[in-house]
Amino acid sequence: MSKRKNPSDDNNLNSDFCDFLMELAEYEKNVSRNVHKYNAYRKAASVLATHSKRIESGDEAKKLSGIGDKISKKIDEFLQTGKLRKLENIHQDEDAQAINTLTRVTGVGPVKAAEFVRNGIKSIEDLRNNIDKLTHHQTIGVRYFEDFEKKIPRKEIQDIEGKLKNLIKNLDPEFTVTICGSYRRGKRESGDIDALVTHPSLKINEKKKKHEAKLMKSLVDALKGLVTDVISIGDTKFMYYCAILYFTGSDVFNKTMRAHALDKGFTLNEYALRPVGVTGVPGEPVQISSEEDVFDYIDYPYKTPEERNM
DNA sequence: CATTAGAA
DNA sequence: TCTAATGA
Repeated sequence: MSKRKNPSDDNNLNSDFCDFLMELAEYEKNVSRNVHKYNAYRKAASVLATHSKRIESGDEAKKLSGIGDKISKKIDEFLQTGKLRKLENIHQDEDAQAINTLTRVTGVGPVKAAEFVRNGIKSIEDLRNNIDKLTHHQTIGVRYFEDFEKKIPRKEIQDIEGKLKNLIKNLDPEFTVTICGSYRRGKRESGDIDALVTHPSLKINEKKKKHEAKLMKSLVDALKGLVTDVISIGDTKFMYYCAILYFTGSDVFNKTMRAHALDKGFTLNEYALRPVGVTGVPGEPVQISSEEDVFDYIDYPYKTPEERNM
C-alpha cells in the first residue's frame, strides 16, 4: 500500500531530467488525465535514467528512443534556464497542487480528487472535516494518512509476524505464514507487510471450494484481534511458490527473472511457470515444489531473498 | 490485469 | 451495471 513513487535516480547522471519528467508525468496522470502523456514522460525518464552518459543537449537526447520534439525542447530549456516554465506554472496552480495532495490518500484517485477540489475540499484537513463524504476506504486513508506514509521498522514487522503466526497457528497449525516483500529480502524497514498464508488442504483439494471458504472466513475472524481496520474483503486467491517468489520481489528482480524464463522457453507469472511452445503459445504449468524449483527449471542461479534486492 | 466497493 | 481505485 505504499503510494510513494520510486524515481529512477540513485546513480544516474541524468537524474535531474528524470526528476522533472517524472513530475510532469504525475501531473499528467493526476491533474489532466492523460495516460498517454503520462506514459510518454515516464518512458522518457526511464531511458534517460539508464543512458550511461550525461545528456548535454535536447538534440542529443532526441536520439534516444522515447524522446521526441517536445521533451527534447524541455531538456534544452532546462539546460539553459535552470527551470521549466510548464512546471513553474503547475506549481502555481493551487488546484493542481490540491489534487496532487488529495491523491496521496488511499482510496482517492485522480477522479475523486478533482471532484473534491471542485467542491472546495482541497486539503487533508478538509477531508477530515468532511468525513461523511468519504467511502470507508478513504476514511481509513485519512485516519492513518501520516502513518501510511511512514516506513515500518523491521522489528515492528517482526513482532506483528509473531502475533500473526501465533494467532493463525492456534487457529489451525496447518496454516503457514510467510511475510514476503522487502522484509523477506532483509530490508531494515518496509513500506508495507505482505503476508502470504497457505494451507495444505487448500493446495490439493482445490475442488472443495466449501472447505476453502470456511478456512478463509475462520482465518479472517481470527485476524480480528490483530487487525484494526478492514479496507476490503474478497474471495480467496490461490497461488503458492510462484506467488511467494513474486511477492518477495524486488520488482526488477522479478522482471529480469521473467525475462530469463522467457528465453529459456518459459513464461513465469504470479501463478505458474509454463513452457512456451514455439508455435507461439504456452501450455501446462510445470509442477513446482519450492522456490528453488522455479530457478532450476529455467536454470537461473538460485538467489536468496536477500540477493533479490535489485 | 484482476479484484473490490459503491452508487444510482 | 459501471466506474474508480489498488496492487504487484
